[in-house]
Amino acid sequence: MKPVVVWFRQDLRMTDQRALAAAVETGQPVIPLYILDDVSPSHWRMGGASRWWLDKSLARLGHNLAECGSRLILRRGAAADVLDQFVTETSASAVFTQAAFEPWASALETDVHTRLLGRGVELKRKTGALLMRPDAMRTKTGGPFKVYTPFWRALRSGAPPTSPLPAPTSIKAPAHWPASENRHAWKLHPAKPDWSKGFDDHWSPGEQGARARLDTFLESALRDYGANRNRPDCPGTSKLSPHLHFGEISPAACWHAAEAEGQRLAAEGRNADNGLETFLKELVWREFSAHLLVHWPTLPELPFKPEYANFPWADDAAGLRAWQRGLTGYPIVDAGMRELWHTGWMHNRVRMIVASFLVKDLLIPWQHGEAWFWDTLVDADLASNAASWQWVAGCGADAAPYFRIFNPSRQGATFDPDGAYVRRWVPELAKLPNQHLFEPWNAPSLVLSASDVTLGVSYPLPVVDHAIARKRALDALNEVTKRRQESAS
DNA sequence: TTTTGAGTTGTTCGA
DNA sequence: GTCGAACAACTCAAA
Repeated sequence: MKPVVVWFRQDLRMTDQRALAAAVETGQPVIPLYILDDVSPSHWRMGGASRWWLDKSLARLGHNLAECGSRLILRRGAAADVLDQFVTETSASAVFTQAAFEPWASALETDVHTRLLGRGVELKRKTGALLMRPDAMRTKTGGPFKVYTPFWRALRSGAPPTSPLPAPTSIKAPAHWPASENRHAWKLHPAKPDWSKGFDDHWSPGEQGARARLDTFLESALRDYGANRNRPDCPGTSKLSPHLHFGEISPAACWHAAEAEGQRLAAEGRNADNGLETFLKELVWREFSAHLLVHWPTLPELPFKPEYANFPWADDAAGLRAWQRGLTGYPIVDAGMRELWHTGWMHNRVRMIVASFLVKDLLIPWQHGEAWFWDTLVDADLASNAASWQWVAGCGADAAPYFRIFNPSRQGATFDPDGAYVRRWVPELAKLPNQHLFEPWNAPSLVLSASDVTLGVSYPLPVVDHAIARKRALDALNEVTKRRQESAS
């Protein structure tokens, strides 16, 4: 009997995996395949932190498949070529995959579909990476959404996401297993320097780790999610983003589990509606970003609002470097950038603060921040990353108003009130009292010396004066407004 | 077709 | 110290 291939991509799970389920359902032998594609043109090559995650996640998936009597075959190369050759090699009669929605991924699917069809083999695309097909969401006039809230309302008032499928209990093996490459030979870990050393302490990539994370979050943090998710000093967020990005858990599974926990809490008389709705909204932000990227494929490269095309950005290599290394002299910014470097992740509130600082205080193009996040985040996601950077920069869909410029000192004091977050990631300031922790340059010299801080030596002086930088940014943004008005009239 | 209400995440200033 | 208003106008989505 001819086998079928399951082409795994950003769906590295067994539960609620519709491509795998459909393949098992054929009754034919199933060959699971993952292709590392670093050669196909015009797609964003996976970043360093993501590759670290991928390595662990593939190991876990291979292990889970083995428990069902199956294997994960690894190949490398241009995905369309590899698949073409693989189908011939295995005499497969069909290829199943879960649809992806990045522009390059959709184009690749079309290419693969055409080429396989030439051999009489069908590519069967299943859904499941998102709650809804991003191209299926339409306003009542038939267009794509450009504002989040109507998108959320439309999704929330529609049918709930389909219930998750169980994992298959056994998977029919082929008579002969095709050869697999060795994962270790792919060298997915960063080298020179290996900055992934600390990642192991923070993450458990793979399906089991994802489910454990979800359960822990629902149990301990769902109820107060609305307020606590803004506190980088508390474990108030779900930290599911990398698991979701790699498809180790489906958004539908998260949605249904959260609703079930909400009902359970309500039955105990502990209302969790606020936390639940906020969490579901965050899942839907992920959908909204995918929706934008499907309809505006240049979102990762070009401003959504065209009048920003000639924004007077600064060419500031030294500023960019200080930002990347967490040496800007603004403690909350530096704490965030160092958390990112050490753990491959940054708290969402702090992402906004550091992004606002790069774009508005330093006037550095948002694409530089986007590129750095792409390389260093374990949850790097093309749609979310692009949409979020554009939102902060003011040039995105439903963008932040131009006058919304984060004050890093104020944000630090508000959302890290005890300074625990800053002290953890910027230990050279640990002895500073709270009142000076977010503005060390304003601390009296006696306080500084008593705290073993020498500004410009043990910790940098601020790279810019926020008050001046703020005025500069407002002026530049006013220019954009003026230009738009001129072109409109 | 026109109208209406509304829009994730903030800061500063002055009373 | 606290609080409300101002910071612009624009465009989207739906009635």
